[in-house]
Formats: sequence, structure tokens, C-alpha cells
Amino acid sequence: MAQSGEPLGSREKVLAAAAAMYAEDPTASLSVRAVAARAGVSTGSLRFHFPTQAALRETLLAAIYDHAFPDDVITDVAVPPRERLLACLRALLAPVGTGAQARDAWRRLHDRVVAPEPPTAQVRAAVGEMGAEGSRRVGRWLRVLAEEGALPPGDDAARASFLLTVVGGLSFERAVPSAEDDLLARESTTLGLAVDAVLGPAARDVTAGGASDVRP
Amino acid sequence: MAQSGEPLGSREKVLAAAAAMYAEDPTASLSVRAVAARAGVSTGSLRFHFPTQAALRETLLAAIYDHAFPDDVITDVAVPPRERLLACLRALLAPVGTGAQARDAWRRLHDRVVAPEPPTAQVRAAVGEMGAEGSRRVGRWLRVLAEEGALPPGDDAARASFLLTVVGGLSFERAVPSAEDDLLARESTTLGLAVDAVLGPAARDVTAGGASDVRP
DNA sequence: ACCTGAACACCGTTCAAGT
DNA sequence: ACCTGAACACCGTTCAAGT
Repeated sequence: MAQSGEPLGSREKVLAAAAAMYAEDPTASLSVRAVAARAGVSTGSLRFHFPTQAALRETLLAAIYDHAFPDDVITDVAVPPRERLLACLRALLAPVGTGAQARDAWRRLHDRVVAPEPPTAQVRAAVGEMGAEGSRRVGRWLRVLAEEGALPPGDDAARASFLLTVVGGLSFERAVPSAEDDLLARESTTLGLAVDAVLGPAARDVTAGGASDVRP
Repeated sequence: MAQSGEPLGSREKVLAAAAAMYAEDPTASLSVRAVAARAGVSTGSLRFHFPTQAALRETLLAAIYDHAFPDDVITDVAVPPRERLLACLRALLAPVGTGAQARDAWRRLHDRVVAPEPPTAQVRAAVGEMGAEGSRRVGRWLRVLAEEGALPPGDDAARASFLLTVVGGLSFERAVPSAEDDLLARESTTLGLAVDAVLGPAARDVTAGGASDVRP
């Protein structure tokens, strides 16, 4: 990521503007003109770098999730627990990619997991392992937060299962063609609701707005 | 339906035109001008009867799906709101089936929606409409509960999107050949958490004696 | 190669004006 | 009350023209 050392190229300016607008309001429209104006760039230039609005949104989404968060973000007490859990869930979602990439990932999963009928014991075991690995990771995050007292008492296994289901639902929506338009806003609010369901409503007040740190 | 006959009012002409266009091509755009032209009516007249395009589409789809889905469970005030919303979400999930049946349903969806690359505009639009229909149904349930005062103020569109994502995630897990033993239990707790996230902690259980400040 | 900004073809909504 | 159609403020995309 380029720090503010030298002048940004138009492409970066556009991306930064879009990220800033998204950070300020995840439900903002991110129209060509709005983003171009914010970036101090012409619509034609925006179009040159992003042949379509969908391409811009896709790139932005990728950039946001591309922060390959190391697994120990969860222990960073400088960040509010809510933001930490959100970041971890985003990291879980990141490898899916967006658009065609997400569809490709989904296709592979489909061919391997749901297509074979009847499912072999091998597939069954592999899938079970995948699920267990996910549960382990999410379970660990929850345990860390619980030790801080940031998590109200409750069934953490159920919570982990719940969060994994939400991430699974979102990852499928990544692969669904039409959902790409307002995917950014919807993912943000949905993950927020899911995290609030786990952390309780008290955690929501710590941070305003649904957007986390989207650094230009 | 009827090519011509008794003089229809403008409202009916508009609705008939929209229905015809939708019947001919479910992916058609149904724009103000297109529908108005097809109905032989001015855009102003269309606007008079349908204050917004969303209203027109909503009326049309309500007319189409009304006799198909009577879903009136949500209005049964004898049942606690939480149970009603849960029942509705289960009804949404039901057609997916379980096991091999769920995999079959998922395979069809996959072949039609995520397999074609690049996705056609037709698929894109049809999928968008499907999602919108789901949002509408869930949105209606939330509206009913809101009118009863069982729903804290908030973004109901975001909540509907969230619930649909959860149901989507669960429906996929239905198709995943894993330990189907605790599927029912996991589904139950996950749906419960999702519903609690929407209805607020008040609806969950009366055991919460701690500081549960519901913001005004 | 990169960028500009006008132009095009849409969209939904508003509204003074008619009947 | 119902209807008209122009006008407005958007939208995404295209493109001749500049540097």
C-alpha cells in the first residue's frame, strides 16, 4: 500500500476516494460522478481505469478484504472487540474473492462437495474437517474475547456455528451475479448484525457507523 | 390475459401491461416509459396510480405471488413474535429439503446461476428479482412485527438482507454432506441467534437481569 | 498510455397544465 | 379525480480530442 509519500496516480485516487466514501457511509451510492469528483478526476479517467462501475466496486471490495489479516488481530486490545471480530470474519471471507473469481471458487467447491451423488465417505470427511477447522478458528476468536470479558456468557459453539453460517451465506452471495451491486453495503450491515448478535448490543455503541478502517 | 374487452381503467391497464411484459420476459426492465407505452398511458398517469416504480413492482409481484404464498403465520398474535418469525424463516428454508434432495435443489440453482460464465444479463436480472422477492417477503414479516411493537426501530432492509443471508447459509449447509445429525440443532440455534439479532435481546429470554439498555 | 469533458441514452420523479 | 407530457436531476457508458 502506498503511504502518503508521493502523488497518487489517478487509479489510486479513485480507489482512495471510493474507499473514503464507503468508510463514511457504506450505503453511499458510489456513482461515477460522485467518486470521480471526490477523487478530483474526470469520469473518463475513472472509466479508463475501471471499465465499468461493477469493476470499480469489485476492486474496492477486494482492496478492503485484501488486508490479509493475520490470525492474531483478535488479540489487539487497541482495537474495539467488535472491530476485531469483524476483521477476522472478513479475513475468513476474503479468499472467496468477488465476481468471477468467487464463482470459480464456488464452482470448485460445488463439484467437489455437492455434485457427487451419493457423496463418498472421503468427501464427507473432508467437509467435516473444513467445518471443524472453521469452528476452531472462530471458536478461538470468541474465547479470546470472552477472556477479556467482551463476550456475554453463552453457548460459544452455537455462536461459532452461527457466524460460520453467516459467512457461508455471504460467500455464496459473492458468487451470485446480480448481488454485486450493493454487495458492499449489504455485507457490511449483515456482518455487523451478526457480530452484534454475538457480542450483544453493548458492543455496538463503541464504534459509530458500520464501516471499519478502510485506509486510502 | 384478455387481449381486449371492457374498458380497463388506467391503473388496470398499467398493471396488465406490466404483467404481460413480465410474463413474456421476467427479466424485462419494466421501466416507467416502457410500461406506460405498452399500456397506452402517460408516465404521469402511471405515477398517479403508482407513486413509485417500486410500488408498481410490488403491486405486480404481490398480485402474482398472493395466491401462491398466503403466508399468514406471521399475523397469528396468539404465538410470540419470536416463534412466528422463526416459523416463517423455517418455511423459507423448507423447500430446500434435506440431504440428497437439498443437493439436487442446490445443483439446479448452481447450474442456472453460478455456472454460466460470464453470467448473462438475463440470469443477473432473474436472480436479482428472486432476491428482491425474498426481501419483500421477509420485509413484510418484519413490518407486521414492527406494527405490533415487537421490533425495535432500525434498518429493516438491512435486517431482511441479514436474515436472507442466514437462511441462504443454512440452505447451503443442508446440501453439504456432513454430520447431518446435529444439523437440526445447529439450524435451530443459528436461526434463534439470527432472530434475536433482529428482535433484540428483549424477545429472547426473561433471564437477563443485567444492564440491557435498549437505546431509544 | 493516460486523461478530459461533452454527449448519448437511459432512469425515476416532479409538476404546471389540461379534462 | 384523473391524466398529459415536458422538465429535472440523476445514472452508466461512449468517444473524439487532447497531453
